[in-house]
Amino acid sequence: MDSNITTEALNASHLFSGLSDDQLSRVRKYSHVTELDEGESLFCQGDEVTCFYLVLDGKTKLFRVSPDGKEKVVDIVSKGDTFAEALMFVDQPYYPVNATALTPCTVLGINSRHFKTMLRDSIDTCFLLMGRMSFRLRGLIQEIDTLSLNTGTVRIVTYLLQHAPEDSDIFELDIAKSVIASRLSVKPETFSRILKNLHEQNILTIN
Amino acid sequence: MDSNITTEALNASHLFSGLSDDQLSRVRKYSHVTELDEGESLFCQGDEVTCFYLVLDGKTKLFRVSPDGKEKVVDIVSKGDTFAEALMFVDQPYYPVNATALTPCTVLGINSRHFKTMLRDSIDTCFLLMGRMSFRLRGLIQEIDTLSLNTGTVRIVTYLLQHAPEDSDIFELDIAKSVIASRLSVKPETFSRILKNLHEQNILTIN
DNA sequence: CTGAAGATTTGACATATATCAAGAAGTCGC
DNA sequence: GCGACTTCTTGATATATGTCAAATCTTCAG
Repeated sequence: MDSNITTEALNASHLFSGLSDDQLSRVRKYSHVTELDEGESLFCQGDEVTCFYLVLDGKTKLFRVSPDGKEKVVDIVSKGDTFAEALMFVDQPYYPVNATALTPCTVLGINSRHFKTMLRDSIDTCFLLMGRMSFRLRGLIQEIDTLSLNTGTVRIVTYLLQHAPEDSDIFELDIAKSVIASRLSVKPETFSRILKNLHEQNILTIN
Repeated sequence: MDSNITTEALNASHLFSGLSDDQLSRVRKYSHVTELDEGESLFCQGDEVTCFYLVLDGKTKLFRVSPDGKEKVVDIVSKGDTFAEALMFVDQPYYPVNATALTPCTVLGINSRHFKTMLRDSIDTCFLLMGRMSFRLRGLIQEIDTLSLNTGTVRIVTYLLQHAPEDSDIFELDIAKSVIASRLSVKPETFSRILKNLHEQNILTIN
């Protein structure tokens, strides 16, 4: 059962599409499924890296905590996303973020060391992985310039548009507002007020 | 002459250290040296990607321009740095930033397509490249959280400390202040004021 | 259904930083 | 060394966003 789910998920994930059956079974061998309750932590900032992860179900937030306790959500990952895979190539492998489940969550942890060894035999997967990292790099650059050149309002509108289903401008908030606020680097109060403004200017409707 | 400089630079750069002599000469074959005057542009945001670059001498700024003309310096690269190498793996390869020389500048442009082809025969170089991307990813995450969790003052102090020579707290500003300000996402006026504050509190001295 | 705990909203206020405008200082060609 | 040009600094003011506190609105266990 478990193994079927894993196989299916691996097949569905772009990153593993270049692997042979043999390699896939090696991946399965060195991976394990973890179930997380809502609010449960998967790893913490500073923990030694052992695995990278593929989300099988649910949502998890990746966030940093500053020395004075402030929290900043860096990303929200959901079904089909992989994360922490870039850390395989870092010399001092410590997770740079915390990972905590936002909903009950199932993740597949794939042993970094074994996967890295296996990568040596799959240049195609290397290329896929580099594609992924490259994509993330571009996203982060985009984010930095959004943070420095745009106001909170623009960030929020952009986020809503990006997360609305195709051809629709209805967006269902399935994540706590405070989490989205942090993701967009605004305080919950400000997030609330901006939404109110947009509503008052008839730019959006709230249910 | 030119060829010697190139060879030397390639050897010095970590990224190319895993290549065989044969591969190195292939890299040389598909690369070319470009000289830039101060203020001259190497490529623009939106240009089609043909090359990635190794800085042989001088400093170049990488920056984004927002629709309303505001400029944000994303990075300042100097001798020994490579940039735009991650774009090799993007499907729609357009430079996401502008590159303009801050000083007279010599760069080596390496043809992305050819290099990518060559990468298929050098898993070691793939690993080095992944290491580099991974490092950059971590840097960008760090930057995002600095932007959202810290004040301008903290960013400036951090920058100064990071750029001071080892074991010394003297920092020579060899770049226009306005450029550093943009790099740190503060306005030049604010940069000036923060420096003044730090000085008045005897935290730093200005020559 | 009720009440307690948490999340969100609202209000009043503080603060960092941007903006606009003007002055000072440094740089460079001649 | 002098004007012209750029860059940097300073001042006055505006604005977005943060902070703190209280008031609502949810959610959900019992």
